[in-house]
Amino acid sequence: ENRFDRSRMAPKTPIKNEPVDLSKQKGCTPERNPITPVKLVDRPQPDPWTPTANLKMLVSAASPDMRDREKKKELFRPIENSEQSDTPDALQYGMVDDSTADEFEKQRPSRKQKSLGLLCQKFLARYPSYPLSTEKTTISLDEVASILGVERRRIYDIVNVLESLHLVSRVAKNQYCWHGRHNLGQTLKTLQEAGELQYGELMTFFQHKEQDLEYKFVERKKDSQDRSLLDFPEPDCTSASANSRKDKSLRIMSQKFVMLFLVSKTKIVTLDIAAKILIEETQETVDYSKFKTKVRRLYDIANVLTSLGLIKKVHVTEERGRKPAFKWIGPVEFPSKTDEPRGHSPTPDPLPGTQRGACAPYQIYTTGKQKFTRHASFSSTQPCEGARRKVSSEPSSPRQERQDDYCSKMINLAAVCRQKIEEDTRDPSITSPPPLHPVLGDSDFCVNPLPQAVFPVVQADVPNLSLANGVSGPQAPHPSIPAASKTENGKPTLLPNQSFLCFPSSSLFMLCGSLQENNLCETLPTPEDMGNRSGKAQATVPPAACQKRSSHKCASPSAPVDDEEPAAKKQTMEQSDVPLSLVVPKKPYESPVAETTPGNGCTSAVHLEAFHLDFASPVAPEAADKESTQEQEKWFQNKDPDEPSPGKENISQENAHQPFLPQYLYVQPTAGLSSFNFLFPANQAPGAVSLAASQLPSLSVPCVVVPSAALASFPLICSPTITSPLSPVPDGSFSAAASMNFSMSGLASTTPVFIGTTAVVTPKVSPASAVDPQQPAHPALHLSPVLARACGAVKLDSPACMGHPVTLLKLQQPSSTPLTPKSIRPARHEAFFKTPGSLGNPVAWKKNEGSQTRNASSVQRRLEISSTSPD
DNA sequence: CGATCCCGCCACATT
DNA sequence: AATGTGGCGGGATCG
Repeated sequence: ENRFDRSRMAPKTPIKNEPVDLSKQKGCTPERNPITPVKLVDRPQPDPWTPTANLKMLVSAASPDMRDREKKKELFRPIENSEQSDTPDALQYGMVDDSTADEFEKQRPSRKQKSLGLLCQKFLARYPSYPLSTEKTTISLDEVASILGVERRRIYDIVNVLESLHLVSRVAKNQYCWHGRHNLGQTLKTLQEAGELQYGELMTFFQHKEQDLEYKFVERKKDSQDRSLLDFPEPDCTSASANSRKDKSLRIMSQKFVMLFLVSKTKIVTLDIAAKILIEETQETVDYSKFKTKVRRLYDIANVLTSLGLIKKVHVTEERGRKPAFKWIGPVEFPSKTDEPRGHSPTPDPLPGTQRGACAPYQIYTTGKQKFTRHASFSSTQPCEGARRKVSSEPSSPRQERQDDYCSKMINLAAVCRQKIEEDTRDPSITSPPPLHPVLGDSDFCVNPLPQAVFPVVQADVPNLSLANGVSGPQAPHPSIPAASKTENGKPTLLPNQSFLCFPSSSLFMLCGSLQENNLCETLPTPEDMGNRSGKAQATVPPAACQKRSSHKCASPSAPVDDEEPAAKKQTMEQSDVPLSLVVPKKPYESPVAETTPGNGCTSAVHLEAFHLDFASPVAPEAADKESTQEQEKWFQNKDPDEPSPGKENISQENAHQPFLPQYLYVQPTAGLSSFNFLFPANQAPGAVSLAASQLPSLSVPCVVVPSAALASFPLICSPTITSPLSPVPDGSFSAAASMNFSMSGLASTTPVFIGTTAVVTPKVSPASAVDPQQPAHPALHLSPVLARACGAVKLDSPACMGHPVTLLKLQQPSSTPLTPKSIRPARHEAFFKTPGSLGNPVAWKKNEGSQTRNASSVQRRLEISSTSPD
C-alpha cells in the first residue's frame, strides 16, 4: 500500500503521497497485476531493503497510520519490488529532505493532490475524449486504480459519475467500457428533458439564489424515491441488467445533479439547493446529517464533473453570505447553443452536430422519451406519478402521498425561492447570471433557431390547428396535444367556443374561452408589440386566430407575462422568440360556458392525456414580502397536504359564482426546448378541453400556463376554477386543492405545473388601465422584477428565473382575495400565488376565503378590461 | 470556523 | 465465503 511514498513525505498524514506521481513516471508499472487484491499497491515498493525503505520504515514508524497500513499489507513484498526503479530516488530524496521532497510535485502532496478531481483528470487523460467509434476501450478498474495509485474505491466514485453520463459503461466485473464523449450531448439532452420534467419548476424558483432553508425540509416523502435515472440504452451497452442493484445513488445523484444545471436558467446550482432537491427520498425528517451527507456526495460528483469540464465552482453570494455553487460550463446542447462564452471547459462541446441540429424543441421530446429507459423502479415512480396524479380521480391513492411530498417539496422550494428571488441578488461574484434581460437576451437558452420566422406562419396555421382538435395546434410538438381534442362528453372539442391562438414561435397557444364580447383579439405575438405593449398587441393580432372563434378579444398586452419575455428578449435578441400572449376573455360567450360550467362554474376541463396536474403547489411568487414567505414556508411545512386549502374552497365557490372566467393561455416563448406551454381558458366548460381523454385523470384546468421550455420550466398555473367536472376533487383531498400534477404525457417538457388555485397573480390592478396600462413593456414576469410587479404579474423570477417568468396569473378567481400571506395560514396557500406586488399590496392578499368577493381578481380584471372592459 | 472532501469501514451484491 | 460495489460519515485539511 502505501508505497513508501508517503513515507517520504511528511511523517504524518499529510502526504500520502501520491502514488500517482510515481505511477506516471513509471508509466504504470505493469507488474502488478491488475488484480484486485491489492489495494494500493501498485507499484512495488522500492526495495524494502533499500535505504529508502528503511527510511520509510522509520517514517512509518513515526506515523502510526502508516505503520498500520503497512502492516496490513505486509510490509514488503519482495516480490514485486522489482520495480525499484520506479520508486526512485525521488522518493528517497524526498524522504530525506522530507520537506521538499522530490523534484516533481511531490512536494506537498497535499490533500489537493489527492483530490478526486485531480484523480479524475488523470483518469480521463488516459482515454480519448472521442475515441474512434469502432474500438472500444475497456477499462480495468484494478488496473487503473493501481496505475493511478489509488484505491479502487476512488475509482468507483469516478466511474459512477462517468457512467451516469454515459461516458463509460460497465461491462463486467471490474470492467468498464470507455465511450468517450460522443454521446455526451445526447445524454445531456436527455437529462435536460428529464430534468425539466422533474425539476423544472423547482429550479425555476431556486435558480439563483435561494435562501437556504433550514435544513428542514418539509418534504415528506414517502414512498419510493423517484429516481429518475435514465438509463440510456446505449448502443452497445445497454445496461439492462445492470440496474438491478439498488440504485446506485451516486449515479442517480449525478444525473439529477446534472439535470438541475440543465434545467436551471442561470446554470448555477448551489450545493445546498441541490442537496435539498436531491434528498427526495424518504425522509421526512430532514436530518441535518442527511443533508450533510448529500452535500458530501455532491462534492464528489462535482469534482468529477469539474474534471470533465462541465461545471466549475463559483460562489453565490447572497445576503446571508456566500454559498458554494457550481456553474455549468458545458454545452448547453440541444438548442444548438453551446455554451457560454466562457468556455472554460477544456472540453469541446461534444455535441454532435446532428443532434443539435435536430433539436428542434419539440422533437426533443419525442426522442427524449424514447430514450429514456427507466428502471423498473423508476418507472413506477416519477414519471408515472406525474401521470398518475390524476387529480381528481383518486383521492387517496397511495400516490397521493407522493404528491404530497412532491407538493410539499415544491412548496418548500418555492418558499425558498421566493426568498431568494426577492431580490435578485446577484452576486457580482457570480459570473454568470445575468439578470433578466441580459440573460434573456442571451441566446443562451433561447433558441433561436426556431422561431421567428415561424411565427407568422403559425398563425396561419393556427386556425387549423386550433380548434379542430382542440388543442392540437401544433401538434407536432406535443404528442399529447393532439389527443386532446376530445372530450369526454363527446364534445368534440376543446373549447367550442374558444378560440385559440398559437404562437408558433414559441409554441404557444392561446385559448380563449368564451369571450364575451365579441371580440377577442388574439393577440399576438409579436414580441415587439408586446414589448411595447401597450398598445396592445391587439392590433397585431393575427387574423387567423381570430378566425377561429368569432369573437375574441385580445388581451394580450395585459398579460404581463407575455410581455416580459418577449420584450426582453426582443430587445436583446430578437430572434428569440418569445411570444407571449394572453388573452383574456371575459365572459363566456356563449352558452358553452354557461352550459358547461354549470355547477362548477367553470371549469374547463382539460384532459390531457398525459397531463396531470398538480395543484398544489403554489408557487410562490415572490411575494413582496419575504416575511411572508417564510411564514408560508412554514406553513407549508406544517400544513397538510390534505388540508383543504382555503384557496381551493374559494375557488370553487368563486367559480360557482362566476361563470365566466378568464381564459388564457400562455405559451412559452422559448422556442426551444422544451416545452410547450399552454394556457387554457379558464372558463371552459368542463370538459371542454380534453386532451386525450384517456382514462387518465383528466384535469380540468381553467387556465394553465406553462412555461416554456427553454428553460425552464415553469410551473403552470391554473386557475382556480379547477374543478373539473371530471374529477371532482374533493376538497379534502389535498390534491385537489393542493396540487395537481400535470404532467405531460411523457414528455412534455415542462412538466411541472403549478396550479394555483387561487392563484393569483394579479397584477396590480389598475383598473382603469387594465391591461397594460402603464407599462407595457414590462414584462411582467420575469424581466424586471419591478416591472413585473408593476404589472401585477407575479414573477417568480429571480434573477435566476429570469428567464422565465413565472407568473401566475390568477385567473379566475375573482375574488382574489387578497390574502395576506402572513396573516393567515389558510391564506397562505394562496399567498403563494399571489404576488403581493401584483396586487398592489401584498397585504391585500388576504385570504378571503369565502369572503372573497367575486370580484374578479385584478388580473382578471385586467384582462377583462382589456378585452371587454367590463370594468 | 465553515467549506471541502479524503479515507476507508462496512453492508450489500455478485460470483 | 470471497470478492466486487458503493453508501456513508468521521474527521482531517483547506481557505
